[in-house]
Amino acid sequence: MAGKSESETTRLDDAARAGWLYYVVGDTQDEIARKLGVSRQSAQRLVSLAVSEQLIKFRLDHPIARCMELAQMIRAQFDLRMCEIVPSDPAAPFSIAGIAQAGAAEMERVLRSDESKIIAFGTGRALRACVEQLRPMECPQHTAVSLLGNMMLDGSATAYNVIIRFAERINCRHFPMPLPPLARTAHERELFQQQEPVKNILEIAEKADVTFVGIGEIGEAAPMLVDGFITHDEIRALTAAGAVGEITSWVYDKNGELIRGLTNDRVTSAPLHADPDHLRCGIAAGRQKVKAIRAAMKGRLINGLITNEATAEQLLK
Amino acid sequence: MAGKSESETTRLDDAARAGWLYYVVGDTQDEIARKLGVSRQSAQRLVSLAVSEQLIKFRLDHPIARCMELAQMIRAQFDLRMCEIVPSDPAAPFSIAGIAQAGAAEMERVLRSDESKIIAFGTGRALRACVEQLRPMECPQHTAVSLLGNMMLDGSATAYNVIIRFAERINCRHFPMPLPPLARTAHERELFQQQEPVKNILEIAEKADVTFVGIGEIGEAAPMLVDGFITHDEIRALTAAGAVGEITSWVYDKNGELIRGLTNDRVTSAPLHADPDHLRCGIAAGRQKVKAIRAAMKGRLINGLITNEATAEQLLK
DNA sequence: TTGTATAATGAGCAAATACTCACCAAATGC
DNA sequence: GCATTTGGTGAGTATTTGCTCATTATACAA
Repeated sequence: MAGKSESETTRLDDAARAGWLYYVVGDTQDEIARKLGVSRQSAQRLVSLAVSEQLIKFRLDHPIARCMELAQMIRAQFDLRMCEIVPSDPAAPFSIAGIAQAGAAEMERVLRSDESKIIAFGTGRALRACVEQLRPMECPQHTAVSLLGNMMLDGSATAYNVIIRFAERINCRHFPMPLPPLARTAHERELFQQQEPVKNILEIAEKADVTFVGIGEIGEAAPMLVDGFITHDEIRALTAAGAVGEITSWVYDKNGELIRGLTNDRVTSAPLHADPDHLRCGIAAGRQKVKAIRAAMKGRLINGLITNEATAEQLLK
Repeated sequence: MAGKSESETTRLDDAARAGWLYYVVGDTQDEIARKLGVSRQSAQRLVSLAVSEQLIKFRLDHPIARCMELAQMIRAQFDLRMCEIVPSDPAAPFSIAGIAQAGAAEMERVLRSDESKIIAFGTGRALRACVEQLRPMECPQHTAVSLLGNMMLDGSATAYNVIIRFAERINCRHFPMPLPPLARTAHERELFQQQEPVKNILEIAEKADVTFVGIGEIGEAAPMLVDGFITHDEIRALTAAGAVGEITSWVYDKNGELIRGLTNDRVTSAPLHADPDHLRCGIAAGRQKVKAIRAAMKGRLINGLITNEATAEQLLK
């Protein structure tokens, strides 16, 4: 096992080297092969490994006119603090490709501050992808806190572990929340929230300087349903009550107002604010999320947005 | 003017889009051409424009990133054929840990050649550690030759027997030098060097395709002193004469020029060259060796270097 | 308008890259 | 200890990319 991990790391080292030579230096794979003393095919494999293992990251650093324009319009219409639009792939206009790089760039902007910041996180696929794109940096001055529990009801950890990965990357103090996002009953929620550590975490979350959240739609493909936190029946009840979206498990209607009762009675996540002084950045894209995103902006549940071109076009309709 | 800048920006926009599709999405240039409605050649031009205009940034996200950067800088500054930097252990930044693996990898790169090569060796702790890391391989096509004697003055063998161990590992013809590295007098050196076998070995060393040497500092902890080849008085005389380092017992000053007289009059080792066509790779690390390494590069006594991150940082200061 | 300079284009080809397959070696499991 | 799986390798080949060159479009001055 030591041997395996040893050979594994040197292989990744070589891949990193190859990736560096290929993309940064601009060598051909033949040259890389010679420099590394391997066959050309192996050099090719190393380069492609560097890409597939994300040892090499690509980032677009150019304001594309159409995207800027859309961002400007959305920022004005929904009175946002920030709005970032990434180009869409014409073949798959609603895919979340590219969002991750933009999200990471925004996070790095915050992290670069020397002042100590409290950064709060929701969860979800998009957010996780952003964190994967972060460049490792030493930021012990900051604190990361989770807005919602990362446990399944059986105590196992959830799939999209955003906060721990984030803290690992930047090496900061972090507070994951050791709860399921939904309690079984309103009463159980009270019990959870009376635990000292949980109270402490919620207090920290309250003071967050910046918040990054994913946005979930409500429907047959809702993340909450897919991840097994709620049932089909509950989705139907929520839909009937006018629910269109969800942020950190708090379900809201088309005006961004929280649904009263139903699953919201059991949500253990930190409360949502509409505090205009701090950035609450939603990160989401997709045709089926348009309503949820628009509602979140209307209700000022978020005051910042990172999405893509195609989603942005829909939001303005 | 406005028109020009207008068309210019849309061209760069397209380039950004193309670069994004190519690197982030992973499309082929044919697909990009279709999506953007241009010819394949134009798509290619847009992608290459995105790279040359730095619209797309590449970043290596791996612990060795810093090492590659340092290697690049050292290679440029000292005009080296190769430079390999291994990560430092933050707990012991100047330890030679890791150097051995890198050195072995470099040696294996040479050994993998099918052509018959003559490989020359100095001696020392770092070099010995490298050889220990070599994986056994059958390389009867190569020849190993020692650049300096491996005898104590009393005829016993020295501690760091690099060449025999090397030859054992790869099973090749080898020529250790049955002499002490320093004769007692200049006259004795002449006598040694007139011996037929010694002459032969020196001739082979002269033709070496690749050379690996350790680098010794001059001072109270100098390897030559510790190993008992020279005295404290001689070290003091050398230091007074400006000596900062030593390669295969040849002592040189801060510009990498050999010290005239003193111990150099009695050195039996093969002469040092500054031949740019063959790799002469120095393998060394440590705070106390920084001056010696830098001088060796300045004087082109070596044109390749394997060291570690912390030492590399110092070399650039 | 016309000539001229500049830049963009597409075709064709050479080079570089990616993929598949058959094979081998080390690790894993029975 | 032996079969099996896994992961890596080189050869061969298909695909993709980059380059050159002749041609065409565009801008601008006379």
